[in-house]
Amino acid sequence: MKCGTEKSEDRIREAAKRVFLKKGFDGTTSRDIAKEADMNIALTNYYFRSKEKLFLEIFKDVLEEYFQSMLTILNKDIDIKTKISEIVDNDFEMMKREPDLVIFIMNEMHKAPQRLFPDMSVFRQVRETYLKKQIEEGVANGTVRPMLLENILPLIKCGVEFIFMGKEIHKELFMMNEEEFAKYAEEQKEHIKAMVCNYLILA
Amino acid sequence: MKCGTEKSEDRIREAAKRVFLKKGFDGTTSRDIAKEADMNIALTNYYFRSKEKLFLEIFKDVLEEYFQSMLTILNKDIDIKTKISEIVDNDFEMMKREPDLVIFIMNEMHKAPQRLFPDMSVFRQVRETYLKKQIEEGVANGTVRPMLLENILPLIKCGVEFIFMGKEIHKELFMMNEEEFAKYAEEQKEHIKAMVCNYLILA
DNA sequence: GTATATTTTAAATGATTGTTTAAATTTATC
DNA sequence: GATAAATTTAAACAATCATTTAAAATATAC
Repeated sequence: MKCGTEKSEDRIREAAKRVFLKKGFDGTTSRDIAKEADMNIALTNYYFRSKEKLFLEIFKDVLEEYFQSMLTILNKDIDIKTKISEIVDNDFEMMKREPDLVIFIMNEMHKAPQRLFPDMSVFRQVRETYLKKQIEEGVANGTVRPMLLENILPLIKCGVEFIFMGKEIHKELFMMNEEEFAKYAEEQKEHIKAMVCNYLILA
Repeated sequence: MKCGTEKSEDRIREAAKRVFLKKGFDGTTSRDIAKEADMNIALTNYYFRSKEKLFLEIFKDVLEEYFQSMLTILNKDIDIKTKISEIVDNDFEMMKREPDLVIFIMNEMHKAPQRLFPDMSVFRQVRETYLKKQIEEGVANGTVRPMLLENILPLIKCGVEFIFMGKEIHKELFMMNEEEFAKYAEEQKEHIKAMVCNYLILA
């Protein structure tokens, strides 16, 4: 009844995630997924009804993965400066671990935002984070520049994510090989921390 | 011999650019392009030999378009602070005028960097810009934080390009409609100018 | 104005797409 | 261990893909 079932379903899901992340929805064929999972082509539709349905499931997971670890940090009871540093570090590690994730999310949402459902509770969680309260208190007592969470968060995240999303361009543009880029990215990470803190914290 | 020729070829090129920018290489079919240009499907291959060749031509143009207006500013004889402001403004206008351009470039280079030729003279032009000299002089006399062009340029560009590339995510995440996002982006633009100048210029 | 070269067309090419079918196999239930 | 349910398989489906063909239409050359 359900012995190897979850295994097969999960194998397809994991294979599909790998392929979708690398090639995008349009660049991925059902046969690519079946081959990556080393399973029969018909099983994709047996378990997930269609390529589109499978993609939507995976996209939801990927979007949660993108926000989840950041959320934990945003809610930690540490000072803002440390928090910014941890967010940047976390972003950095994520981009190294999953280099396709952010460009994948942005590209798919850019091409077809309407199909990727708005019932994401993660979005609400990000809006109602403890960092928001910290910022509001900081602004009130004059230690933080008067800004909203939605202005601050992208400033923290854009630096690291931008250079990794555009990794190939930056490598080409500034004539770096793989290890030179790695060193460069580390430098850039520290600049971002310092720059954002400089701007945000009115000490 | 060559009456309506250039017209047809250019019509296809322009149509292809629109479709490729919107749907990406994988998401675009030869029929999409023919339909957009309102021409027979066979003409794409008659003028450009293949979808791939047509794409490569257009990608080269798009990459130049991305760097060209910035290059002009980088070489202007104005002080660094003004220059940063103009780069950010220029980026901002580009993202409004061509919202698909940057995410298109990054996504295509991310998926298949090797096929997109390294003979881009624009890259060299960016590396050898007048701003580089300005920075070196500023660093030497202590008015500019000790950094290289390759560290500074992404800091200037990431802010605006990031929020526009992730426009749909930001709209969803912070519950903004189109006009709220426009206002938000303007705010963000000014924050970026101030933040980068604050960090870079050691007055 | 005829001959030649170029451009455009409709139709077809074979390969690949997502998806379905129905039979074969494995697993669970009694 | 027989029966039923769930899973896996090979094969096929129609649709669409990029590309090619060869004829028709148009422009150019003399």
